[in-house]
Amino acid sequence: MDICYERDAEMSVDSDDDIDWTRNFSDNVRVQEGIHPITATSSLSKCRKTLGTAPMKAPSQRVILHFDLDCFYAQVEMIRNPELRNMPLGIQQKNIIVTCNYVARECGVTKLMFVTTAKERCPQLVLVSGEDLTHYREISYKVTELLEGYSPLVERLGFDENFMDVTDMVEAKLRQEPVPYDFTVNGHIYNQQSLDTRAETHMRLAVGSHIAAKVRAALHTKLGLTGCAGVATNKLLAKLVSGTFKPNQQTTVLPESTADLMRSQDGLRKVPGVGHRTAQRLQTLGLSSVRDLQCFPLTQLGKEFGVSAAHHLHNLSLGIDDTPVTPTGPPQSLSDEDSFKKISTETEVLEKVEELLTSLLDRMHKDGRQPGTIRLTIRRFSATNKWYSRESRQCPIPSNIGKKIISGGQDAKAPLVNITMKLFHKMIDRTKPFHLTLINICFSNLQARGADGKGSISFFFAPRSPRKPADQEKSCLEDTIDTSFSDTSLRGAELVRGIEAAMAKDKSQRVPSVTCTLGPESPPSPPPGVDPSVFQQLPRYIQRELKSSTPSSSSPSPTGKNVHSFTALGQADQARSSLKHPTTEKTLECTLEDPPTAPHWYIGQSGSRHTQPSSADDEWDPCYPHCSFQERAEGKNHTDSTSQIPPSESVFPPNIDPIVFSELPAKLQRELLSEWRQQKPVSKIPTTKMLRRRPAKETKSTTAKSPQSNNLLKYFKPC
DNA sequence: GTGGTGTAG
DNA sequence: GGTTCTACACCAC
Repeated sequence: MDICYERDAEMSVDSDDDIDWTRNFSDNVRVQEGIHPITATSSLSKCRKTLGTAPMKAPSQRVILHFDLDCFYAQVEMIRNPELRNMPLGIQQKNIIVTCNYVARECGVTKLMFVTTAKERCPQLVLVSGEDLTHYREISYKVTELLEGYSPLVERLGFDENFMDVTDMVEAKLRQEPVPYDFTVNGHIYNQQSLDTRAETHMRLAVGSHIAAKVRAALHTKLGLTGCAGVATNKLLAKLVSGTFKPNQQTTVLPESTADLMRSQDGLRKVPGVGHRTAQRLQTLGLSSVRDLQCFPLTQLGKEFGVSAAHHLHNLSLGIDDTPVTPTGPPQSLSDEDSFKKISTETEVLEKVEELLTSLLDRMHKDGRQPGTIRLTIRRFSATNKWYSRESRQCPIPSNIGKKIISGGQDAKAPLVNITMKLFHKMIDRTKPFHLTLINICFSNLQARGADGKGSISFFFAPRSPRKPADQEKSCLEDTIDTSFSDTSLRGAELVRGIEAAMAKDKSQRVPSVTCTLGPESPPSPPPGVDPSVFQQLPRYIQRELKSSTPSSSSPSPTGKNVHSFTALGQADQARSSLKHPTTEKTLECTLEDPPTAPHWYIGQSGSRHTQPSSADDEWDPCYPHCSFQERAEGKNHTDSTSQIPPSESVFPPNIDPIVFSELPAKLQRELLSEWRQQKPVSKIPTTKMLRRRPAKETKSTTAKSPQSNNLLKYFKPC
């Protein structure tokens, strides 16, 4: 048996069924490991002492979790073939072991070890090829989606790590039980530091640790995966602390241990954000440890890196990280690559390009979005200076080819091979010898589109959207340009993104209120006319939304009893709340608990729906500032709202309000559904794609809040 | 938008 | 000499 699972049995992870948030936390702990009772300490004085000369910062009130799956690729392979659990297993890509299970690690195999070395150390090592990432990618997104069932603020970091901001969940819990008479941290506390009852941050982190345990338990029961978690007040600390105890354990770092955690890092390279290059540059300044960097004069650091980067680095060394957890959404690019010893003929390049495009087109078709750009990257080996260099060339994909890509099949392959080879010739002079060691093809600028062109949502808006000159869409291959398609319409996905960006902006200006349900809850039954199998696959809060949106369901809460509402509205929200729609006002509910018998607590945004847009909302979409959605919609077509989409067809992304959706014209509903279906199974929150490109300051303000308000109609308004 | 670079797992 | 296969951010242009 894999050691991951053996350790799992020892851990104090609460199962899905045995956390009762209405009782004190110690009742939920079954194993003593890592459970620290309250002791009275002076947190402030200890903090000052621990941090030494480091400038004191007000401790962040955020609660951030970091999840890191144990030897992810190996776990996936062991799930696919359980016999591998007892064997030393290595995942091989070319001549490298990219990861291995813990049985192999006990034999001395490590990550990124050469296969030859690994075989020497562990002759019985079983190797599985991990060059095809399909399965890992699929499971990876399932993990992220599972996490998104708890909080919308989930940020992916590679295939096997996720950040999660659970601040709102923690606050909901503390509103429910403001002063737990007893509380503990689930799992380890970094440095074995004691909890302080008087320190609010301790209390928040303790609650966060129970959420982390809950999520890890769900990962195990639902996906069969184990992993570590870190609990801290920011992403940097959460990530650094999560690996303190491996595998399959979790650690919480309290603010007073920040300096210790940072200084315990084995070199600056261990600090996230300090890569190989930066570490080299720091080394030239004589800085090799975190402590070196902490003590180095900021002005001198600024001379090497510039003021902004110097501040950033200095903050990192102190464990300060204000970056928000930014929901990742679907990938912004899809790429496929292969490395090799040597490719030096055009025929070989052509074969490799065809091979890469074949798999990439398949992925692109499954993704459903249409790529607007193709990029070819090569790694060239220069014999003269014995150095590898990466180069790339990219160009737009003509619309007719793009449409072929999403329509499936391999029709697009030939013209794309043609384009790719043109890009290749931009970099490589075929009259001279060349030596390539890598080829990468990347589709980017991905645009979701309606199921068909004529019925696309762009139908509503085409006459009013700004026209794009045909020559802006020229490709490097003039003969493949599709001039018959004028790309002037507002694409459906852009509409959705625009709406969601506007939602995010609106939400960022709102103070959430919290509703806590204290009693046990049964899983909602599907509303009349809804396919139970489809209904059961929906996230619980969407199930509730669907239930509550049907006329037969009039209960204000899932249970209809034991509901305690906490209205924490700010003035702006109070003002908005007076504008609420009298009959449809609701609180969007997000639950931590999954089992039917468990108690629930919900995080919602009372007052966020059916309100009149504020003046600030009028600037909602930087991409389409000239015209509102309503103007476009009304100007083109307002189909009757009586023929609605049957509920059984309504599979909404988690950030779409079913009630609002139901109020849209049927045609618009179908368009949106078509868009969302095309984006499955990677159903994330496209909102952030736009936000992430903004300056960090804006990003923080627009993404820090929970994207749970989904009133589409309010964004259909005049300019 | 393009191309190079750096960072991450 | 770096090592694989992605994916993303940032910056100069």
